[in-house]
Amino acid sequence: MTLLPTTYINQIGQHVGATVTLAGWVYNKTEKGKLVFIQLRDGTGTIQCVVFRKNVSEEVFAAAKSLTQESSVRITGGVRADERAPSGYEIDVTAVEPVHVAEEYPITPKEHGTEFLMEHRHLHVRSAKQHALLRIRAEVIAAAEGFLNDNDFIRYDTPILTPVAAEGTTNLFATQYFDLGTAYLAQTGQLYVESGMMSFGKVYCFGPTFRAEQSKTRRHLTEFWMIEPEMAFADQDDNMVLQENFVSAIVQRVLARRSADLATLDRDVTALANVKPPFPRISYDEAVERINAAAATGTTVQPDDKPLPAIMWGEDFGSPHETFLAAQFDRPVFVVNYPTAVKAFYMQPVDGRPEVVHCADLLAPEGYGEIIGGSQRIHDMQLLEARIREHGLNPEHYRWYLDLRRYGTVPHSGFGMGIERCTAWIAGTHHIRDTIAFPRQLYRIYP
RNA sequence: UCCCCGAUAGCUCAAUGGUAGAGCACGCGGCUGUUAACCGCGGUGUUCCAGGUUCGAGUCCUGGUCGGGGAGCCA
Repeated sequence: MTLLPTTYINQIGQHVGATVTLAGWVYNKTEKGKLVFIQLRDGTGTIQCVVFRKNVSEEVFAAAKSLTQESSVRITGGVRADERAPSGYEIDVTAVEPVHVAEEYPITPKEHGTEFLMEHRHLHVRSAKQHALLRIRAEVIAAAEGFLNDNDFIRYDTPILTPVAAEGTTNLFATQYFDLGTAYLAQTGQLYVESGMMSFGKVYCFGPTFRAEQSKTRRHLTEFWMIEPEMAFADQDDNMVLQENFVSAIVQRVLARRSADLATLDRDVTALANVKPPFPRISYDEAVERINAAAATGTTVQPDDKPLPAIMWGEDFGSPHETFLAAQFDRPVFVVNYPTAVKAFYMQPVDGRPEVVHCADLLAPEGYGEIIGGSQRIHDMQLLEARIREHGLNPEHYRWYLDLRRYGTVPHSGFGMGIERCTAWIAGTHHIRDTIAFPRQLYRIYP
């Protein structure tokens, strides 16, 4: 006994002339007199199933007619190639076994608003474009982990419940942890992953991270997934070489394996084909000069063509600045050596220029913003402890972190890549919320 | 937190301060090639909530709720 189908829709081309049993859901149905057309979806694809009244019993024909949108069903029939079918193949149905005739389905093939779709997100994920996006997301993750595993990185997972704010910058979600006081949901695994780096040399963590910022933009989620490699005996140049190889490998694997999904999304893949090492590198100093030169001539920035604001050296970039900078290159661009004052406490200062640190943000093209932030970490214990104090942080909270510098410290570097931003860029989707099954946003926690 | 915008049928949206509407979805009927099918027939509402102005409010005013877009922050 088995309930499994004899094949899946994405394999249907190998079964032309044979009889198969498929199991799936009714994506759409239309009746035309003595014909019923069923678009059947099984998760791997969609195929047209044709029920001819004359070829089946009255019971089978009635069963076919009874199916509503998203009803679950097992369908048996012969596979044939037919130019009139959307996928080129169709099933000449001989048997229909409804598993469940669905109630009236709220999401129709017509247009819907964002709020309605987000309220029905648990059903929305069945739709073709969401399906393609989530499959690309899965491929991005598989490619990222595959690249790191192939390069001898060990997955080293870090805690989500943490006793203090790791970087002491953003707002965190707090929860009560038994009798031990307040715990916080991790905003990054970086500090912990550094301990694994000292153990294994090359490690990465991958998991959800949480930011309690009241961000309301198409680039932000309060819960998002980040992959954070960390490498011993590596300076910031080594770090950037790793990043450009990493990102290029992800993009090229998605292009190779998910072209059908990219086509479903109408993604222009010509821009992605350029994503190969090396990526351009510009310094923060040069970026400021470029921004101010452009701002002086009244340059405007997509998407709303507002004027590019000028910037003072020492200020962090705003979103329009990043969009402007990224638009000048045909692949992601590193902006390196930001002012020390605007970056986290653990970043290694540049020799002879203590006002800037060894770090880089990787800006994706087409307005998708920063997809990677990375740096060389301070490996000297005295300097690190001084920085912790300068930032108003309690060194006692970082005792274990300082220990890493006490016992065999080495120069090391690492970065974090946001899975959703990377996926949004590669898939070319407007809003980051579509790249995760259940987006958590300022005004959304359901479903 | 700040700025802008919105809320009317299950959905997407109309409606000079004067009878609450359409398309889709859904139901029934028709059609042997539909691709968001088409044709005919069918019913539908706390106009987000609470006040106010007015002979009369979906429409104007005040406050609130919920949501969307952006800023800042960042992945």
